Amino acid sequence: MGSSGKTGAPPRVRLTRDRILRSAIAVADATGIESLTMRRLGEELGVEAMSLYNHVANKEDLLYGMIDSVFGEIELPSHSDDWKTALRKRSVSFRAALSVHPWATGLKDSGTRPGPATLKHHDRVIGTLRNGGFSVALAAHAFSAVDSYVYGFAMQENSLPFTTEEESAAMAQVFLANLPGDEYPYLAELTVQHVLQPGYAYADEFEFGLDLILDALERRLTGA
Amino acid sequence: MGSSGKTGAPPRVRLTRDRILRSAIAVADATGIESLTMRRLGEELGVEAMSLYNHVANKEDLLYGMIDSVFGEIELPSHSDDWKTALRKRSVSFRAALSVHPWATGLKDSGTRPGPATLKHHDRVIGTLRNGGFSVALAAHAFSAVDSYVYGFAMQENSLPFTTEEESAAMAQVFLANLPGDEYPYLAELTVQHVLQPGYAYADEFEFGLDLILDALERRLTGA
DNA sequence: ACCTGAACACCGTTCAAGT
DNA sequence: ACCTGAACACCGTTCAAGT
Repeated sequence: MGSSGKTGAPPRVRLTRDRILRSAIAVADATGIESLTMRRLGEELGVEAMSLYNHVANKEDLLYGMIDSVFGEIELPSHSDDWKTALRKRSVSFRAALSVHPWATGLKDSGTRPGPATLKHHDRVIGTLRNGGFSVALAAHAFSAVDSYVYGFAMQENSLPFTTEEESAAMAQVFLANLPGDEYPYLAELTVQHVLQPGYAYADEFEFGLDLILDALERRLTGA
Repeated sequence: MGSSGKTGAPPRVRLTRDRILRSAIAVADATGIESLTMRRLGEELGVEAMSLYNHVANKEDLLYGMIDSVFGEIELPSHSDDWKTALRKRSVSFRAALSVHPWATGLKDSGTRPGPATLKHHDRVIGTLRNGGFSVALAAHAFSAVDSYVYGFAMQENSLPFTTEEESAAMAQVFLANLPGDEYPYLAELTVQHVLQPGYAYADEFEFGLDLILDALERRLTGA
């Protein structure tokens, strides 16, 4: 339904802001945000770079749109779960989104110009806390604490130069070999006894910290 | 002591990696990382951009050096404090450093090629935990949790488009005025009842989350 | 050994011109 | 209304040439 038109014409698809955003995200995911240039994006869409400016104010605007789109992918806290379960699920989903779109972590623009998906996301998170019995102030504290953690974890995870367990082990071996062990004894110990253990993956550290914070928030809430 | 030399010669100071790093940090602090170009940095040092390459492999290498320099500014955990006090102090200092050098937060290179100051910092943090009674695994969990939080908080803080309380209030007013309040009721509530209250500063949220995490770690440690 | 000038292959963006 | 070609003012970096 509803595509192309006149016979014989090349199957030129109409350029839209949405198509541009989708394409930009695909490029950034696949080859990194630093390789996302207006010329490259135009190429990807079969169009000159300058045409993009008919749908996007400038590159900054493009990046804002991409970030808001990532927020749209995050699972909203469910109304049927209690606050802790709901917040846990959306935090896991949040981190997963930042893991698929690593470039979204470093872009500091998130706060300055939140898009509709970002606003909806934030509203739902705060609402979940308020309905869970959090005061306005405690909800603000909790929101800040949890999201700082998720953001920071994703950033640290994305800054690691490996993804698979094998790569991780290989890198840790190299790291250890180049490390003056007598100068950094605790770092060496942790690398050998923790990082180099079979089955280690930095990603697994995520849930420890998340549950640490959620449990602590519950204690603050119930005033134990 | 020890400067210039031959009379009549212009007071050309010798270019060194250290002088380059210091100058680069000053530029990035003052006008943002995006305005730090090799040409601009050369200008700052009274030298052509190409001369920099005699002391720095490339721009990436420059950024690595800058980040390691920031780590060097962070107060190391003190040996005479208990683990909690020591870690608290260095975390406050860590955040302060990231606040003075906002560009250091977004640079994902920190993990990939840690410099000597970064390694020393990490070693001392892990050592503090180990000597405080943390197992290797728990030390790793704690390290990840605390630093993710500090990083993420700094990132959120840096992404805010204001710094002073007045600016903050003004921005919040504008934000609120443009916000469809019936669509985002909880966000509106939090803005009015929390953010717009006199004396509010986002930076004050830092210690709530930090103490939340430190307290929770203590509970995990003593097995309560 | 260190610094420079010119050049290369890129950027984001503007603007007049096309359809 | 949308797309384009040429141009502008930038980038990081290489390389041969200077001292």
